[in-house]
Amino acid sequence: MSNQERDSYNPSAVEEKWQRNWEERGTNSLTLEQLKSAKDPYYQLMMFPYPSAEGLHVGNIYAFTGADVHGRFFRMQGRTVFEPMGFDAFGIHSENFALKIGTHPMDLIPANVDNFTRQLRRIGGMFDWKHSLDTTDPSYYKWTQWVFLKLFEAGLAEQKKAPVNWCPSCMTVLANEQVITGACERCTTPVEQREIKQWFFKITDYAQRLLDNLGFIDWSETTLKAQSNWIGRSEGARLNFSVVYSDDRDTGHNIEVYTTRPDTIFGATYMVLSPEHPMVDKVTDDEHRHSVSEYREEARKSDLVTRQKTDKSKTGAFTGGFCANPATGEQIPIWIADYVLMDYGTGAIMAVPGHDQRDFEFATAFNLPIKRVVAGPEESSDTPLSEAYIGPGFLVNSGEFDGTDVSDSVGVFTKWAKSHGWGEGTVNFRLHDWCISRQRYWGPPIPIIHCDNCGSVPVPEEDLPVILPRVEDFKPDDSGVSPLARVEEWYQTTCPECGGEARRETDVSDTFLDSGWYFLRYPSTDFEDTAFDPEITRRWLPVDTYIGGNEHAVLHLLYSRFLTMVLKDLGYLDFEEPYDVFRAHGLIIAEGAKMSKSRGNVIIPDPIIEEFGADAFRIYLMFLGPFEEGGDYRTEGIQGPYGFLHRLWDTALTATEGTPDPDVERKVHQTVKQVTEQVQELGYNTSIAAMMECLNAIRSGGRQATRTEVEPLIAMIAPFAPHLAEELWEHLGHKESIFEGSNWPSFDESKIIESQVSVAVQVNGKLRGTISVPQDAAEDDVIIAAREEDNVARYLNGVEERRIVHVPGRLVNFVVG
RNA sequence: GCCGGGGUGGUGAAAUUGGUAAACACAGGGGACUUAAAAUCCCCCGGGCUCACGCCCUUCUGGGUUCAAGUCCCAGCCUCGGCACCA
Repeated sequence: MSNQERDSYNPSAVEEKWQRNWEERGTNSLTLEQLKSAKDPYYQLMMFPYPSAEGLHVGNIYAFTGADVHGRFFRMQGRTVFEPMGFDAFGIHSENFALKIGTHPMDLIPANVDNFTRQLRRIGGMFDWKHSLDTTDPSYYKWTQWVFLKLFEAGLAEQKKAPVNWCPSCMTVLANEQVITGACERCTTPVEQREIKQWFFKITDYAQRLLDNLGFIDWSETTLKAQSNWIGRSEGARLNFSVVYSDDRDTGHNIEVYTTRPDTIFGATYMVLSPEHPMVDKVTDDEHRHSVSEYREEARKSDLVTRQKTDKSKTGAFTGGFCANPATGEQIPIWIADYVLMDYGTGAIMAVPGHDQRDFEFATAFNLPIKRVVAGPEESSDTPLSEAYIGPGFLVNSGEFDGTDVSDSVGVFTKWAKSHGWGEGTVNFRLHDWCISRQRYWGPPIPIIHCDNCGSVPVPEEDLPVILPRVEDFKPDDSGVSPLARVEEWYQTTCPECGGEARRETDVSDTFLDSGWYFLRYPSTDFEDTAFDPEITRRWLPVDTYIGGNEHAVLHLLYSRFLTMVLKDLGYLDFEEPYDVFRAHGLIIAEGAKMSKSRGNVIIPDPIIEEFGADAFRIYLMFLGPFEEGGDYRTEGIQGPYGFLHRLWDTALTATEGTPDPDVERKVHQTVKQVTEQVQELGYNTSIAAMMECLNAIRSGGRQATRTEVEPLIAMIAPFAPHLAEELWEHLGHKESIFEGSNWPSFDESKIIESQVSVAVQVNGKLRGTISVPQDAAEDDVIIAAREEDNVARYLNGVEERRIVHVPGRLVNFVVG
């Protein structure tokens, strides 16, 4: 017999049958009525895919299956589960690919979506295809534009000329989040700086709240940590230094610095401005004007990759200007250097080379004075410094503050600065405003009309969507403006306010805006007149469980939190965190190595599904390792789960109506308990192992199963292997889908208890034997039995027993001496 | 450099949170069935010593706490992620 013929289990036939049944019966779709009235709604969300031309990859299937198992489990527990799926199809990725193969994205994307849909159906996810969405569909991006208008009206969207990250290869602006150590995350080209007018969302207004709420949302620890690092709150002080002439006269100019260590101000021996700092011209004297402008030019040209290299040696230029250290009254020189960044803090620092390593290196390179103001243990005010000292200690060379412990000196200095009017405590964030405009084609046009008389005017809501026109020449160029700016008949329009000639905004918005609110749309896709229906939104949101990759820990997840907060503040939502629970899944590697085309170890799902079926593939993926940690995919490994399904099939088909064996029944109850507890916590690999063990117990010694033994197992495997479970469930005489009604098995605690338990017996902590005793045996009896065990008795013979440790049901340890 | 996750058989991994290390699988070895192969079923499978009952060693390394440590504490090594001249 061949693999397929050894028994009657034929995965592809079973899977096709049930996929058709689900489709015809609408098993996986909620009606509008259900959405409006579901009593116990459960919103199971997974990060929607970008529909690439290559099709679904194993990583997608892994993530979706993990989420699907969770959703199906809750459904079998009686919840009304909504599990939608859609497509994140706008963006530079699609556009670049379309350019590469010479197809228009408006033709490419629908084909990719069709292919993805076919594959997604094939893996047997419980997706509600009646509530699917595609971000490139005007009926969707109409509301993306609406979200933009809401932020615009609230004053949270503004257009400003800003130095932006420009990728010369993709010829577009990148968000800070898309720049990885100075290079474009997509093509790794070094990013340049350009001054372009851009639309920004003021996410920094929400920085504190975005940080605070991390305290109560139930998210993967790693994701929370990544977000809080990204927001990057630091506490410090802004201090004002007055710019002075060399004869100490005040020039009337001030420069504010940001520092987290105001307590080291007595050690500030010079000041550094960022090369882009607006005060550079004012402080530079004639003698240094030439070298300063040369240095600034160099800094401007140098890309962010080289500029942000930490191991680069320090460069800079003296401006010829001075300012007064407000603590000491002494004159200190003002330098410019590219190690000070314009977009953090105030773009200017007081340099304390004695206690900041970067300043130390700079001072060493340019022979600037290094002054110790903190002495560590066993150090004094004049212990020489061979590097910056940042440890604990007390202040020295700091006038009246000498001797202050540095652990509480920051507050002291902040107060002191404030009382003298030259500084105050402040909080600074690393987070920047969200640049949402893209000078590209493949995105929703930003719904703004520029009018010479009225300025930037929002497109009236009734005129939405602003349709992205089909443009054959959509290739970006180096001009820095969108391809739409070449389409005069599109951008020429009239001002909605004055009716005069006006011009449409030709930038499109960032894809992260599309995905920033999509979870709100899914339950309301039946509605054309609103982005999300208030009643349905109240019932279904926030999302109960969201599952996705940690590569979106800061980008998508932070933006969607921000938009949710804004929509709440504007009265459209009554919650401000979109996802109650977020779990990041792990990554799949193949044969011990990261999957890559060059390694040739990329797993192509379709042939595997064809050979073994979606059910076996799903189980194997979930069996590889802990879902939140990922696993190593090995080609032969699928044999285990595949064989398991075959055995389960045979066992179910040959089951009798007899009474269950008590030992087997106990095992079944134990398994139900374990699987019930673990599946909701995403403990899939161990749940599957438990079910395998249970089936082994049922079949041990070649025995035939009874129906009551195998039926719970069929229900428990259903979230993992839904097709096979349906077929066997039907075989057992059930008329309805296993997913209709609450078919998750229950367990009886009293049937779990073993009558006899195995107890380890140790002597001095070493295992010397095991005994079997009644579960509820008295301690004395257990100890007597332990002592009588042959091997144990040998070790106890002739020695003094000092102590006996008894852990009921686990072990007895004789401590002898 | 800073912040997180992790290091357990040939391999993927378990371990009731301090209580019999290696469950469940893959690969490998042996056997049954078969003319034969495949499939299926049964047995073995961390290392060493022993005819055997058993004994010793073993969870990255080294210390410590404890009757008892893969699990807790200290020091170090390796690895994978994130952030990074962020003042």
